[in-house]
Amino acid sequence: MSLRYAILASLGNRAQTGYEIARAFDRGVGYFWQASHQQIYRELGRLAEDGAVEFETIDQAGKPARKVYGLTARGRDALRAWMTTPAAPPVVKDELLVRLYAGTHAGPGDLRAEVERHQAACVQRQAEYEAIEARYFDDADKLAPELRLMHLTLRKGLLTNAAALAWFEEALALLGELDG
Amino acid sequence: MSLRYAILASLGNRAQTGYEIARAFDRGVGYFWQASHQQIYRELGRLAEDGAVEFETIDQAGKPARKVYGLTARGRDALRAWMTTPAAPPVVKDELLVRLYAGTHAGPGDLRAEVERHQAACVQRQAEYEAIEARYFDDADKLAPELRLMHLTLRKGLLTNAAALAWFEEALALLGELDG
DNA sequence: GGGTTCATGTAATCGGTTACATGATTCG
DNA sequence: CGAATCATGTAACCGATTACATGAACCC
Repeated sequence: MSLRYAILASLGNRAQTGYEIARAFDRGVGYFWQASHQQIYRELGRLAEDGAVEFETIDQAGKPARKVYGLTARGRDALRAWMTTPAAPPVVKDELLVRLYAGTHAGPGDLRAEVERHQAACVQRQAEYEAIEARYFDDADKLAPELRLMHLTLRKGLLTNAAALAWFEEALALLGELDG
Repeated sequence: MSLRYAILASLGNRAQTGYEIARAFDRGVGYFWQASHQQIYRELGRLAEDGAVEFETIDQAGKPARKVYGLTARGRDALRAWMTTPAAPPVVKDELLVRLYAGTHAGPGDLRAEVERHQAACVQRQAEYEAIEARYFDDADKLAPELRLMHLTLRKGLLTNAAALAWFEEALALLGELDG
C-alpha cells in the first residue's frame, strides 16, 4: 500500500508527470522505495479515479501528451492521515547475501568476482550521493524544513552505503583467505 | 525467483521442515530475505514437484505430521548453477523514510515518536545480533568455511544496523531542532 | 484462562516484474 | 548510425500479503 503514499509524497513537493515520478524513483526516492514506471502509471490511474490526484494534459509535438499530476485536497488529507500510522520495519532483499549464505556450493572465485562487482557499484553510488549532498545540501542548516528532511533521507543512504563499503572489505578479506 | 534459492540454500545446511525454514526466515536468513510461512509452504510444494527437494513424513500425535525436506541431487545442481548467475542489487523498502520525505505533511512530534519506536527496535535487534555473534562466532577464524560465510552475512546485519543507529541520532537531532 | 510454540495448509487479493508497443529528438 | 531520453501505456504473469482454518502442548 505504500507505493500510493510514496507517489503522493513526491507530488506533495511539486506537480509532476508519471515519467518524472519514475525518474525520481530511480534517483532520490529510489533509495528507500523502488518502483517501475508501469507500477507508477497504474497507481496514478487509481489515484486519479479515487480523486486523490488530478492532472492537466499538455500536448506536445511528436511525443505523447504530458500529464502533469498534482495533489487534490483529498490526496493531501489521505497523505496526512497515513503519516501518523505506524511504519512497518524496513524490508531488505539481498540476493548477494543469499549466495554467500549458500557459499560452499560455488567456487570462492565466482563469489569473489560477484562481490567485487557489487562493491564497484556501491562505490559509484556513494560518489553520486556525495555529489548530491555537496551540491544541494552543503549549507544544510539554513534550508527549509522539507529540504532538511530530504537531506535526512539522503544521509541514511550515505551512512548505509558507507557501512556496505566497510563490509565489502571484510567480505573480500574472508573470500581471499578461503580461496587461499 | 530468489525465494526458491534461499530455501534451497537453507536446506543445503541441513534438512528442515517448512516450519523450521519459516523460523529461519524470522531470524538468520531473514536479515537479507523475508518470506512468510505461506510463501514457503507453496514454494516447497513447487520444489518437490520439480524434484529439487524430497521429504520424509514423520507422524506426530496431536500435531500435523512433520514433513522434513532435504535437497536432492537435482536441487543441489540447481542451486550451484544459480550461484554463478549475477546477483541483482539489493532492494530496500523503508516506509519510515517515505514518511520523513513527506515530513511537512505531519506534525514533527508524530514523526519523532515513530522514529524513536524504530530506534528502540533497532537497538534490540542489534543486541540480538551481538549475542548471536558472541555465542556462535566468537573464535571465528577457526570455524568451517560455510560457518564463516554465515558469519559474514551476520556481519552485514551488524554493520548496517550500526549505521542505522548513527542515523537515528542524526534524525532525532534534526526533528528536535525542527520541533523547537 | 490466555498467549506462545509447533505444524500444516487454502483462497482471495494485491503488488511487482517482464514483455510488448510507439515514435520523435538529442547526443556522441 | 545507434543509443539514450522523453513520454505514454497494455497484458500476462508471478510473487507477496492477508485472512481463514485446525488443534494439541506448554508456560504464566
